Amino acid sequence: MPDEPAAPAKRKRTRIQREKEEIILEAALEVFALYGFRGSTIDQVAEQAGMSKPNLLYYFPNKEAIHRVLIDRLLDTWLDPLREMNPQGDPRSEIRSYIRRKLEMARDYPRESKLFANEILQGAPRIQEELQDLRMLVDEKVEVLRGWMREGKLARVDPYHLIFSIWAVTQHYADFDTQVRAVLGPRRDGPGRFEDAARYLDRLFTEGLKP
Amino acid sequence: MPDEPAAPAKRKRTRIQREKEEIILEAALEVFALYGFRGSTIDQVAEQAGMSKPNLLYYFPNKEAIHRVLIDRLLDTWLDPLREMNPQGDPRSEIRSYIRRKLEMARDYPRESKLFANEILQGAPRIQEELQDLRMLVDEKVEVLRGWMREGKLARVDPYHLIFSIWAVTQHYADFDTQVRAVLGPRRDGPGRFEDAARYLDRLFTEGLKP
DNA sequence: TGTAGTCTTTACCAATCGGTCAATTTTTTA
DNA sequence: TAAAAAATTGACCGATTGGTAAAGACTACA
Repeated sequence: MPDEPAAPAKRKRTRIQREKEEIILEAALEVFALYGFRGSTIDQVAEQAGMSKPNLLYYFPNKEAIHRVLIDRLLDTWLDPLREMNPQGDPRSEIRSYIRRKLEMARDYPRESKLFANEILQGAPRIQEELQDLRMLVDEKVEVLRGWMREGKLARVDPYHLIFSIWAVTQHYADFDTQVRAVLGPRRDGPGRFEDAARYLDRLFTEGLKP
Repeated sequence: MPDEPAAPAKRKRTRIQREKEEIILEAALEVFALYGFRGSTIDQVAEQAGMSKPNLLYYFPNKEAIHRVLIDRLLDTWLDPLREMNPQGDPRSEIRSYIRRKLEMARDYPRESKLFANEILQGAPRIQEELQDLRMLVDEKVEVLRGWMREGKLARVDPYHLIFSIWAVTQHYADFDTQVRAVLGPRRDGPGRFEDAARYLDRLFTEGLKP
């Protein structure tokens, strides 16, 4: 009796529902990435999605539910590059691949990166739980890094801060994109900046982490 | 005749004006850093400042004026560490000092860092002009770095991305503070994380930038 | 101490916010 | 094709937004 009329979440979804939900999520990603949760309005998302506000609220019960789905999807794929780091591989080559993958994500999914950045900047009020999963994954990979260091295959550095630095330098190109492009200027700016970044970071981490 | 009653900006400021303006700016920094410009409300700032909204608006004409002053002050001091990089000094030691100073700013002025991050994330709509100043300063320092590379005192890497990486790894500890602390966990977290970071980054950049 | 100028507050405004409702239109299905 | 279900809309709600008007309270100084 209670959950029949308003939100078509439990019932089997129709074609239109699937399509419109994707359109809404796509629009919401655009808006939330730019203004954060509090700074964004349902009206903005609705206009971006090309539909009326009540129509949008026919598919999602409220603003937070949209944000929730975006965050969940994001975290699902966001951590894949780290999960893929292979304990059996060559340490510095694994780290190099990790950096490359993270850089590709910054290039291909900048809005997802900004969405995450906005959430963390605001104290991560809606993803406390997910941060615990993240912590467990990092702890696991920190042990891998420590193993490599013990085997003498990697410089003995703080593994946590090693991971932080990789996150920082890669996500920077998505989150601070505006600044990067302003500094590079119209002459130097262009798609090639990601390749330049990859080349530089390769060198920095390969040389910087030699045992 | 026109600017007498509302905003006491042009006249010589009284003691109370100076004091209250500082209280307001301090409160606004707290709020804006957390929610960004659009996500923050005058009421929030007023409550944080311990005064009524109309009282706050007696000192500043509107929300944007407060933000403007904060941004101007911030940028003034934010770039000092880069300005201090001395062309006559030893390259890798100068870079090391630059990283240390930036890390100290992330530790001591995290709200300023977040305020800036919020502004850039949202496409820097209110600081286009200042980004041009930043660009000039970076261009100048890029020439210094290139000189060092030509002298064989520094690895030949892309100087722009070198600077980006330093910004990224240092500001990360202010902007993504929530994530850093969540990952480190209550056991490892503490004031010492900045020293650990400094040690790690020292090593990474010193070794990574050897000619 | 009086008063001019400064400061603060209450009450209020129009616009926008997140969200609901009822009625209508479109699509699916029997 | 007709009825049932799903989708869409305009009108609307109370709360909150940025900001104002005007009157009262406080301060500095003659």
